[in-house]
Amino acid sequence: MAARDFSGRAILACDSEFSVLTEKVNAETLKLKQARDEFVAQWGALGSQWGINRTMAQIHALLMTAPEPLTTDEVMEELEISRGNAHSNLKELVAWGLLRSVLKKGERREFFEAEKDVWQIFTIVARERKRREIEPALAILSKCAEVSETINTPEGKAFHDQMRALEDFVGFASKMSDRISSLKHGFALQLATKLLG
Amino acid sequence: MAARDFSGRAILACDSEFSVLTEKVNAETLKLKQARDEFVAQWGALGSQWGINRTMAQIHALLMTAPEPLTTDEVMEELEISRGNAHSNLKELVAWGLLRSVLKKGERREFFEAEKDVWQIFTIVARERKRREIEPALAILSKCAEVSETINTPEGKAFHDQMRALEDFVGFASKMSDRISSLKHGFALQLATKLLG
DNA sequence: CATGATTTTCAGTTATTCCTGAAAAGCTAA
DNA sequence: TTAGCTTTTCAGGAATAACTGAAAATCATG
Repeated sequence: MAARDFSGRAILACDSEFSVLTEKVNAETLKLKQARDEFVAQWGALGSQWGINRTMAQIHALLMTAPEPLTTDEVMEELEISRGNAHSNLKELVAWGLLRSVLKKGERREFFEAEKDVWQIFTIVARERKRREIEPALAILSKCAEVSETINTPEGKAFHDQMRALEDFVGFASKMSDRISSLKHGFALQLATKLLG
Repeated sequence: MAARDFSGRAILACDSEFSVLTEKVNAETLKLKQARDEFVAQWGALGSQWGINRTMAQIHALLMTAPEPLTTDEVMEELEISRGNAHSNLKELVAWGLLRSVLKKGERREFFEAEKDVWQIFTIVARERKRREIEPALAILSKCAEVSETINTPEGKAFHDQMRALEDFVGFASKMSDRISSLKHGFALQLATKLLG
């Protein structure tokens, strides 16, 4: 009886302490889960403004804040999306360079992990935007500037000048983008701070 | 007779020269029209990539290369779009600050003219993108960083650190955007060239 | 005020983009 | 080779964004 009492009390005490700890950890885990879900949802909504689709932004947010690489099925479950959707957006993110595919030994499934370094993320997004926004614009402007080179009416000259001005500016922006991206994070920050601080 | 012959020949010669000139001017005018149409069409297609709609980009392109301000009806006719479409996109462009509405005396209709200075266009677009892309992101990141401040699990700390890192970077980008936009064109270019040339 | 010119609104349609779910293809290990 | 697991594809459906056309509102002028 005494033993049982002792044992019982000891166990109870232990349970109790354990329980307090567990509750605390659970409360924090819950809080984290909520914060993370909020981040994923909001980041997804933002994606629309950025011209990338909601799911892609959500997956990126999810993996950027995941302690471990995730499988396609885990992403599907977490975001409640279809396999096809998860698959195509994961591949797209890998194509951008924002995710890497990871293979674990003894595992047949593919895992995905996100690039988490902000400067890396920035340079990747800058590169992609340059490719999709700046370069096509430059091509159009160059062509229009060229074909209007020889037009001698005042309107023609004005048009040509406008095209050249835009071409020069966009070309300049393109070069700047490259140069900045090629810097190391620390150096870029230092440079910018010195310049504009 | 001689007089008539002379007169006739003179007139003919004059007609002929005039005709040659006219043809040349017409040919150039046509070439310009084609170049401009190409620009408008291509710029519109690019608009999609930029997250602004096709029509808005086309109207902007049209007015950026227009020698004179245009009315809503002229825009409708040139782009073959409906009144409602022309109207809402013109207003949107005015709201951005990329177009100004102009009133001509003796005219009841509203005319629109585009901002043509490339540096002005850049700062306007930068300001708008900051408002629509950077500021909402910053709000989300700040909130997520704050609510995760007190979570003591390793995962919680990692999440918090990631949020802070993103917040710092985006906040920094926001400041940079402001500073650069506030520079005069010439100075910005000079600065950039010195830095990275 | 009445008239005609112009701008604004918006319900309904069309176009575009995104997502689902299931089937097909690809892989690996027995 | 086959059985079972995983990835990939894609036709069709759902959601969103953009556009039209016409009616309503606004405004200047006689």
